[in-house]
Amino acid sequence: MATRNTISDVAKAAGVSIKTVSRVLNKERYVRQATRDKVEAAMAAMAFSPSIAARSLAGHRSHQIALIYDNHSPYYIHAIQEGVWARCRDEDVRMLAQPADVASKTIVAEVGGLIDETHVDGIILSSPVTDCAPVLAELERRGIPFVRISPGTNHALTSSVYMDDAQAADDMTTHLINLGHRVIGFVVGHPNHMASEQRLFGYRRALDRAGIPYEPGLVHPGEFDFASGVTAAHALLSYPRRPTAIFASNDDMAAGVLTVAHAKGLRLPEDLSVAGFDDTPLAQLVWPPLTTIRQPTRDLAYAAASLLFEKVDGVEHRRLQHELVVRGSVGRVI
Amino acid sequence: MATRNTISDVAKAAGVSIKTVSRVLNKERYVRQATRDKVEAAMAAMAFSPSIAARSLAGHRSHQIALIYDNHSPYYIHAIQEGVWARCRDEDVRMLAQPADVASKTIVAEVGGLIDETHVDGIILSSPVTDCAPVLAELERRGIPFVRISPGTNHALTSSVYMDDAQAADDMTTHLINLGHRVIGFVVGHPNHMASEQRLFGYRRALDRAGIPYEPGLVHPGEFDFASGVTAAHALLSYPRRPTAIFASNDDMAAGVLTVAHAKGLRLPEDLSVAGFDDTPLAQLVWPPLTTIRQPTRDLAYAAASLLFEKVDGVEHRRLQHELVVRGSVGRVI
DNA sequence: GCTCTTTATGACAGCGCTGTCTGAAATTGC
DNA sequence: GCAATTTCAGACAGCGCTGTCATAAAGAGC
Repeated sequence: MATRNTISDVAKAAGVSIKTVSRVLNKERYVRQATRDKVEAAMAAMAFSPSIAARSLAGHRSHQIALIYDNHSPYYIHAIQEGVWARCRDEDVRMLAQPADVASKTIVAEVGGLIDETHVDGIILSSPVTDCAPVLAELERRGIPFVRISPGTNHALTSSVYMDDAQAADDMTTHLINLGHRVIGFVVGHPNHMASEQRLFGYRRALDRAGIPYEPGLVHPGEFDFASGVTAAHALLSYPRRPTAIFASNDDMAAGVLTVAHAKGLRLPEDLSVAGFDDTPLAQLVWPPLTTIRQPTRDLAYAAASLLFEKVDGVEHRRLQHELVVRGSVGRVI
Repeated sequence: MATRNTISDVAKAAGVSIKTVSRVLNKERYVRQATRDKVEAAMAAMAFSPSIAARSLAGHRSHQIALIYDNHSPYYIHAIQEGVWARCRDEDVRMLAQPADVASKTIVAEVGGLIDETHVDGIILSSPVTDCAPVLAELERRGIPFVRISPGTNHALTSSVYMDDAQAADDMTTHLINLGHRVIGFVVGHPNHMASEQRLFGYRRALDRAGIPYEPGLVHPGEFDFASGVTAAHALLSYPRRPTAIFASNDDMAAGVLTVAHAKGLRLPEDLSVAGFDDTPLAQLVWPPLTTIRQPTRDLAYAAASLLFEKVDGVEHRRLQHELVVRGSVGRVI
């Protein structure tokens, strides 16, 4: 195993000092183009990659950021990782994907440990860590820049990216109403996620606007997973005023509703319309494919990383657009 | 922003030298228990976490490993990340999750860059990177320890964990045969993955043993994704000798088959049995829930990390057991 | 009691970079 | 044409640890 190449090797090969190599590496000023080219050629020739360890130690940047999440939807996490990753790639920064558990008492220590160990330059928080007050406090105490993806709470001091969950749920509910539905069941999301409330709020707002009275019996709690969709569907479908449509706060729960409907021998969407939320790949893997809200998850993550890198002094809250995706699971009331 | 705590702060607080703190940190010998306790108390009191950067630079360990994958199934990646992560946690080692593209010409440079930049102590490869010869060659050239998860090719020099894909496919095919199926369609997996061949091989072996002639028209290529399942289902269901069962090499493709069957108005499993492979969460999110092969993905990943840490001089190939999971998508031939 | 090992701790260099400072060369102003 | 400025490049310290070596104290053997 050959010893690693260092900037002094590059410097020797290019006939310059190590500091000049460092300047090229960090795209600093005051390097003539010819010198820069020479150095870059030397680096390419020996396939040189600078040690992050040495850079973090010597400088005030580590060229690494962390993405912290605690979300049990693989599709969601995958999209988030993908988006942050793509932006990091552009910036030549490494992304550390870090699962966490908001319910754990040690989460603050873990986040602190992560920062101390890795020297990350910034952090991206995904829901529900976005609303974990102790973590936010710790990050602020340390003065480390961070951006939140789809936070539920407002927070004037740091940037965030988000979509309008309430408006999206309103759009979907309105869509159902426009198709003639008047008895619309709703499956709420996980209580840890602020988006759950927002979506419920949008559902109620659309009902209100249409003059349809809100009926608590048509609203059932859920936890964003398939099983809770199943439970909710059983409850809602045996409710005296049986809904003609069920709007689940995410696709996994909608899939659960679908399964119960199939098991009960209901024809879809003739006997029951089912709407989802998120437009994860799952939406197109079930039958009938889900009418749902496309949440721009990957783009949210990409934008979050952009905000972190732009690191404008000002705080920015960037809203991305959702989209109503019409597929086969929702039909007109007969 | 307070400056970070260092081992000299800990040393000062505990009244020992920095080297002794280092010894405690690395669980080295030759530290009296009383001294060790004192140092650990001091570390806990100031919430000290050692800098990975400094440790990597000074020592010959970085306390980090990388997981390299190029797999487009979020469920699979999620399970793999989870398993490796869990093992790393036990070991106080960080996991760097690194997507890659086996089709890219720069993959070797990227892996090399990863190693040079991060100083990772070892690498875990997931399929299909496991069978990317240039990457394997580069890793060997550098002498960096690595373990492969479900490799398709044998490789005497490095450890791996795997399941018996052929036997699993054989088991499923036999299960179908036992239920009376004689015309069994098969959807092959992505050609990049060696497991695809193995599964096809198992299908053929079971057919052979049962004395059912192999019929190429019943075998359709796929790519491990939903869309290719749809395509394959259309082809197979319009084949003159229409299959009574379709065995797809993974759950995503099986979901595609299910969708086509629903669209054609077939009753499941009365008119058509559908079998999947992997037992991803998706298997239970579709209707009817898939009879499939449980692949112990998370455990494979966990075991891979274990092998890496045990780093016995000898090479070990650890096989984990699959399991036939019977659900509703497969029925007896009527 | 003396050497010989084993155990326990510390001093110090140095890993591969970046930040600061210093100085030389190139460019400008008048 | 000469000082004043701007541009470019190098010397060197030091980031926070670990490895090596030196040294001291405690036990073992005769």
